[in-house]
Amino acid sequence: MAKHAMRSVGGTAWASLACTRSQLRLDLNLGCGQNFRWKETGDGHWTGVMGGRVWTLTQTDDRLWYHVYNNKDGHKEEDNRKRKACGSAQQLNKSEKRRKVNMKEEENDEPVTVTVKKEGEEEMLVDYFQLNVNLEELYREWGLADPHFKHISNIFTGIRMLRQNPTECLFSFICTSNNHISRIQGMVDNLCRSLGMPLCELDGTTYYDFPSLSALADDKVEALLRDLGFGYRARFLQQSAKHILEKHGPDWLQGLRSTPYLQARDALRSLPGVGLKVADCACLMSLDKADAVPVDTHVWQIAKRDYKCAAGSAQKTLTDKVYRDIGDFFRQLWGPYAGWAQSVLFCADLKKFQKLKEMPSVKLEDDKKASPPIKKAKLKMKNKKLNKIEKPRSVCHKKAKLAPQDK
DNA sequence: GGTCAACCTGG
DNA sequence: CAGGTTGAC
Repeated sequence: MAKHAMRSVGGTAWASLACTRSQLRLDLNLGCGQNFRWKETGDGHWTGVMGGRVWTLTQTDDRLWYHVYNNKDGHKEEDNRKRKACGSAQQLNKSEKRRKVNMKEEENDEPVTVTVKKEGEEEMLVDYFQLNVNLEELYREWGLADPHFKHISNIFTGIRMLRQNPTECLFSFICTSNNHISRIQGMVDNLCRSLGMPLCELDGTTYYDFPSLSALADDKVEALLRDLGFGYRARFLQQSAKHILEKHGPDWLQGLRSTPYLQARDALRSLPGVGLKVADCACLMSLDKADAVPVDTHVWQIAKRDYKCAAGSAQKTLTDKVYRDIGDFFRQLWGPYAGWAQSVLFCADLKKFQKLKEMPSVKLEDDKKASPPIKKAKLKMKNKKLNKIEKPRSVCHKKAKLAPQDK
C-alpha cells in the first residue's frame, strides 16, 4: 500500500527548488488557517491537495522539497476536465525565472507512488506560494513603516499568502462563520470526502479533491451537509454554488481575479453566507487582491490593542463601517500588500504559535538599536543589489506540538 | 448607520 | 463562546 513520502526514508522521487525559510515557512503557512487541508504527516512533512494532485512538502534551510503522488487510474480524465473547468492551471507562466531543479528519477514501477509527469509541478508550487513575490523585501518595508510589525516579524518570518483555488477558498471560508479552526478543518474534510473526487490513498487515508461547483449545487446537498453537522452553513454552501452556476457560470469566480478589488468583493457579497469578512478572505487568498484585509474579532482586537486604532473602540460589535475603517487604517499603514502583512500578525496571535515567542531565537536587530549603523546600511545595500537572493538566517523553528487549539 | 438575536455544534 | 451573516428594529 502507498505511504506518505518521507525524505529520510528514501525510495521516493523528490524534486526541490531554491527557497529559504525567510521566504517561506511551511509550518506557519500551512497551519495558520489560510487553508484547512494540509496536515503534518511526518516530521516537518506536510501533505495536502493542490491543483487536483496530492503533494507532500518539506523544507531544508534553503530548499523546498516536493513529491507529487499519482492519482488513481480512472479518475484522471475527470480530474483533468475538472481542473480545466476551474482554470487553476492558468497564469502559471508568470515565472520568468527558472529555478534549478533536482530531479531524482526513480525506475521502480510501484503503482501509486512513482512520479511520472513532472512537467509543470514546480510552476504549480511557485504559483501556489507566489514565490515570485519577494517576501523579505515586503517585510523590510512593513517593518520600516511599523515598529510593532518589525518586532513580531523577527520571529514570524516566511509567512506569505497562498494563491488558492477560488472555489475551495470561498466555500471553505463560508464554513468559518461563528466557528473555530479545529472544527472548520473537520468540516472541510467532510465536505471533500462526501462530495469530492478521490485522488489517492496513503497509509489508509484517502485524499479527495475539493468538490466542484456542480457537486455543491445539487439540491440534496443541504440535507446531506446538515447531517454532517454543518448546521445553518449547509444551506449557504448549496445556495451559493447554485447561485454562481445559475446567475454567472462556472468560470465566474476565476474571472474575478481580473476584477478590481472592491468590485470583486461586492460581487461575492451577493452570495448567501458571504459577508465582508468571508469575501475579503476569498479576495486575498484566491483572487489576487493583496490589499484585502479580512477583519475578524482578533484583527479588531489587534487594531485596538497594538495600534490604538480609534475605529470601533466605541462600538460594541464589528459593524460594516468599523470593518471598513480598520481595513483602511491598515492599508494606509502597510500599503498595497496590507493583506499579506495582516496575515503575519494574525498568525503571531494564534494560540498554537505562542510558543515561538518564548524561544530565545534570533530576535537580534530589534533589540539591538546599538548595532553599528554601517553594518546595517551595508546589509541593506547588499539585499538591494542581489534582489531576490535571500540572506541565510538560521531560525529556530521548533514545531509547536500543541493540541489543535486555536485561540 | 448602529444594535441585537438567531443560527448549528462541540471543545 | 468560537476567525460571521442575516434580518428586524
